[in-house]
Amino acid sequence: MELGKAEEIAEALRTQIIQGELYAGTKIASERDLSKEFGASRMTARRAIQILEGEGLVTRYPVRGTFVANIRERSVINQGRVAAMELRSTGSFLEQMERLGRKPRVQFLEQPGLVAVDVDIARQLQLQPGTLVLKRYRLQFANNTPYRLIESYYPADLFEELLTTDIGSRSLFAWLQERHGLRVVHAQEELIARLATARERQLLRISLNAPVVAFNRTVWTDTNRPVEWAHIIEVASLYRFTYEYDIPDWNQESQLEKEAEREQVTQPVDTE
Amino acid sequence: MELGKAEEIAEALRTQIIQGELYAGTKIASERDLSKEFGASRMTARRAIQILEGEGLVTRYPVRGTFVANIRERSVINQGRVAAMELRSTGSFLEQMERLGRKPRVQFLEQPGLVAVDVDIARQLQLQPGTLVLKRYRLQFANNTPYRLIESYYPADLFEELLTTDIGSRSLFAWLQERHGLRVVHAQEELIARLATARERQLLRISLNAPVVAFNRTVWTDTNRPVEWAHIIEVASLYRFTYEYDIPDWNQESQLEKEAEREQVTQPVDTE
DNA sequence: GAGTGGTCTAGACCACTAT
DNA sequence: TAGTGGTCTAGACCACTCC
Repeated sequence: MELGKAEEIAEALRTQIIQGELYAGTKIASERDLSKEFGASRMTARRAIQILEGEGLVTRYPVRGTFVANIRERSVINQGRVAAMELRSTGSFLEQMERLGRKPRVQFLEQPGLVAVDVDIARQLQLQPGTLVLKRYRLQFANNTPYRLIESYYPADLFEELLTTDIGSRSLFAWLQERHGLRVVHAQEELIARLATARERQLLRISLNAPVVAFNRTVWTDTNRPVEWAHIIEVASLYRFTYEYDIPDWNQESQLEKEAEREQVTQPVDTE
Repeated sequence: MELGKAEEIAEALRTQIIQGELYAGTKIASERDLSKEFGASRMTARRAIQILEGEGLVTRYPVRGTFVANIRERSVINQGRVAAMELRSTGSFLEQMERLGRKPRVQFLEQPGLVAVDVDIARQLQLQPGTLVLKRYRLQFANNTPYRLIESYYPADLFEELLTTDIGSRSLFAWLQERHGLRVVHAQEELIARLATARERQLLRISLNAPVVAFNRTVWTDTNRPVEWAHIIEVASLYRFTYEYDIPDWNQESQLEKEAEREQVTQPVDTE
C-alpha cells in the first residue's frame, strides 16, 4: 500500500459504502473519530472524506455530520434520443486529435483477454454472470498527456477470435459486420461528472482536485443484442462538449420556462 | 471580504488570469512564495491553487510548478447535432422534479431587469456591446436543496415588456411566439465539468471539492436570431445524464475503434 | 543543493446546532 | 456544553528534477 494515509482511510470507507455496510443516509464517523481510529491527524481524516465527497459517495453537512449519499437519487437528465455523442467522438479519437495537431497514442493497461463477467456487466450485456467476455483496458494519450481511460467488454462468442486474429486498422464493429453479419445500430450512454478516484488519478496523471467525466456505454446490434459495454473516464479539464439541436414545437410541449418563477424574488446571499 | 484567506489568494490570481495578465502557459508563483506574499501558511496558499486547478484555470506539475491553463485548448467533443439535451430538461424542471416526488422552488437572486450587455454576451446574442438586455438570475431548488443556478439574457427590444407584463405560467418562448410571431427552433450548448467557484459554492451550498456541470446555451428563432443566452451551473453530484442514439453506418464512417491500438501493450502503473 | 508539488502532523479558533 | 464541519498555522519529510 503506497497510496498514503488519507487514501487508505478513504478506501476503507469506500469499500464499506460500495459493499453496502454503510448504506445511503448513514452518518459516518466524524473527522475527529476517524483520525483517532486510523492514527492520523484530523486534516488527513478530513482529506479522506473530501476524496469520497468528490467521488459523490458522501455528502457533508456542517454541524450535522457526513452522510452516505444515495447514488441512485441523482436526477436523470434527458431521457430522449440524441443523434451522437461520446461514441462519435470515440470513433474519431485519432482523427480528432490529429485534426487538432496532437499526436494520439494508445497504451493497453492489460493484455486484451477473456475474463468472466461480474454481475453488473453481465446484466448490461444480457449474459449469465461468469460467462467469458473479451476485456480491453486501455489509456489514450494525446501529445503524451493522458486523455481517456477505457475499460470495455465484448461477448466472447463473437469476439474471441480477435485474440488470435489481426484485424489491422479496421473498426471492431466493421469487422463484426463482415465476420458475423451483425450491424451496430444503437447505443445508450450515461454521463456523470465527479472527482477522480486514486487509481484514475494515477493513470490519468491528475491531482486530487481534478474532476473527470465518466461515461457508461452500451452498444446494440440490429438484432438487438448488446455487443459492447464500456466504462470511459475523461479528464474533465481537457474536454469541452458542444452540440446543437432543433427544438420541438413549444406550443405542444409548452413547458419550457413555464416554471412558476414569479413565486419569489429574494436578495442574493450576501457575500461582501 | 469574508471569504477566507485561501479564497482571497485564489481571487487575486483568478483576476490576473481572466484579465490576461497571467496568460496561458505562464508559470505562477510557487506555493511557498505565495504564502510569503500573502502572509499565509503554505497549506493555505496551496488550497488557493487547488481551487483554481479545480476550476480548470491552472495545471500543476510536481517539480516543475503550476502553470496557467489554456482554456481554449480543451478538446471539443461532438460537433454534431443532437436531438435535445439540457434544454429539454430545463423546460421540464418543474415536471421532472415533481415526477421524482421532489418539491421544486425557484428563487430570483436579482430582480429581473435591463442591463447593458458586456462584450462576450453581446457577441453571443449578436448585439452591440452596451445594448440593453433583460437579465434573469435565479436559483432552482428541489426539496429545498439547490440544484441549478441560471443566469440568462434576452434582447430587450423583444422581452422588455415582460417587466411590466405578467405572462402567468406560460413559457417565455410561447409568449414570444404569440406576441412577436417568433418561433424558437434551434439551440447550441456547451458543457464543461469543473469544480465550483466560491460564489457558486455559496449559492449552491456545496463544498470545496464538489464538481459542477456548467452549460452555456444560445437559443435561436426561425428568423435565425439569437433570443437567449444562458449560463447554467448544476451540482454534478445531483445529476446523471442518460441518452441514447442511433449509430450511423460504420462502413461509411468506418473510423470507430480503428485507433491503431495494437501499437503497444504495457503493464499498468504499479499500484501496490 | 535548491526548488517544486505531495503528503502529513498536532495543534488552533470559528460558526453553528442539538441537548 | 459538547460535537460538527470549515479554516488556518507553522512546521515536517518525501520524491523528483534542474543546475
